[in-house]
Amino acid sequence: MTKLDAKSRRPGRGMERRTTPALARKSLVDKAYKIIRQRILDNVYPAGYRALEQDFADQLGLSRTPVREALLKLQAEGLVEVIPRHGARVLPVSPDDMREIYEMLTALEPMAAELVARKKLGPEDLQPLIEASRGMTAALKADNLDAWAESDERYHRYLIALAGNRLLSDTLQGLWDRAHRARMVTLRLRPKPVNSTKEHNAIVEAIRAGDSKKAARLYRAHRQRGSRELLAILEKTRINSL
Amino acid sequence: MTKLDAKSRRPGRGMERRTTPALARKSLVDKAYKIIRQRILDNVYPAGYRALEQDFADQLGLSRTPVREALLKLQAEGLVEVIPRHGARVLPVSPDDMREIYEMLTALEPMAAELVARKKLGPEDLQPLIEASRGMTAALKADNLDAWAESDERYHRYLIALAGNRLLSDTLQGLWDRAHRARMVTLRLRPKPVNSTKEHNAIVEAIRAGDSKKAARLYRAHRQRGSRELLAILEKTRINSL
DNA sequence: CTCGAAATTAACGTATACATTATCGCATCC
DNA sequence: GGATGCGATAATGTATACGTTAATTTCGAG
Repeated sequence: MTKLDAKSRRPGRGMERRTTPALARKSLVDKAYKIIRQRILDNVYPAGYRALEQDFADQLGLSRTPVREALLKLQAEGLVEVIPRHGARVLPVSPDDMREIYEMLTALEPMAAELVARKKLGPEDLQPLIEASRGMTAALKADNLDAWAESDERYHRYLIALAGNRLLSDTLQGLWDRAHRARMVTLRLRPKPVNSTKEHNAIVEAIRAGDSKKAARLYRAHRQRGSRELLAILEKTRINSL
Repeated sequence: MTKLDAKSRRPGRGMERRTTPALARKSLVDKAYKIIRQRILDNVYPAGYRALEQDFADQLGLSRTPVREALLKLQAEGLVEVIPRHGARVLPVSPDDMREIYEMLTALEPMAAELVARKKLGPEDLQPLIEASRGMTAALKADNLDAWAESDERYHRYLIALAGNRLLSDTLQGLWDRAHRARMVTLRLRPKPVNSTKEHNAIVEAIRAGDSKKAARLYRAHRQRGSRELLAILEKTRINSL
């Protein structure tokens, strides 16, 4: 008989970025995927940027095949749109898209917080979360918005990783990626994230106390407030695509 | 060199297709995708089924290229796993996978119900939902489990379509697909879905009344009960892969 | 007979070739 | 002047070719 491979789970989508950024490339598809994705997130390819498969291939020094597969993957993640005979286009994020994304986040992140709280983790597991939280407070005090955003992302990534649900955390990471540019832009268009920082602290506290209902409730309120704020800014500034 | 052009809408010609028309598609990738996906859902390719890219290509009378792309898409959706040099394998759904999926559903479906209720839709929009609900009641009375499951699926598809959030409904549909086989198997291993049917009715009622909080609460309770039941059955019957 | 290294095989990842088809320029027609 | 149909062009979708490398088999040593 054969070995019924019991635990041969391969990473689905999303979690591969944890390793060394540029070195651990084993497939050209992956190389193309990572580079293009990073360029989108860094706004090197801004929203609306459009290029043909061949153009991307030339830029990366590859043939069309791996580039094409990478673009399809990015399309599945909602970062680009492949339009036959018009190339691939970096998808702008409209206010309506942001609404949809934030509705998803409003449902999923409280669930993540709830699951983490329910696990009654010890301080050693919660340490990174606490540190990220402190990082936000420190960055706020130092008036360093970029550092604040960085800590915010770190906080978020730790939290969803602790939920013990790979599907959930991959989904959430994808949503964050899509909203990344919008967050960066609005970061300086809104009041200093004092409330946000406080709320993060309160959520960590609820998690540490193992109060899953409270953690979920706080997170939901947090996300809803953030959502309202963001959408209001997009509305006010008449930004209709990011 | 490509430019960032702003001209993506063309007057006069065919309109944008946001959705994939059911059948009139001529891409071989799409053909491969649909056929393979359907065979997985119908258990023609049961969990664990494994075949090489070339095998699928031969079965469908295509070359490897479109088949490969289709398999990658199915992998992104979590239906198959592509293992280099071992072909693509229909992913079994473990109890742990079901837990992850149901945790997602528990977060997302109440949100969908809440959004629908908030829209205060008129009877004409809610009609399909009401009919699906009646279909469940009727099927239950006729002791026809397959018809019941069909109405159940219809109910959910309508509900998520009404939420006005494409991202949410696509995500939910993907989750339902992944859990499809497990639902079919456990359908006959559990008590008749009397409670489930009642709960669906109550949810429609809350939606009709425009009580979004209640709709969300009822749905969450509904999903949690269903989840507990399903997982208990998987545990009890020692089913560890579907 | 068992183990392990080298040779062999085969599947994949990538590149390239080819056929199809939408698009765009351009000449024509009103 | 503006619309319209036609053909050249270009980009894609698909097929095929090819090199790499993991899996498997072979074969010899202990």
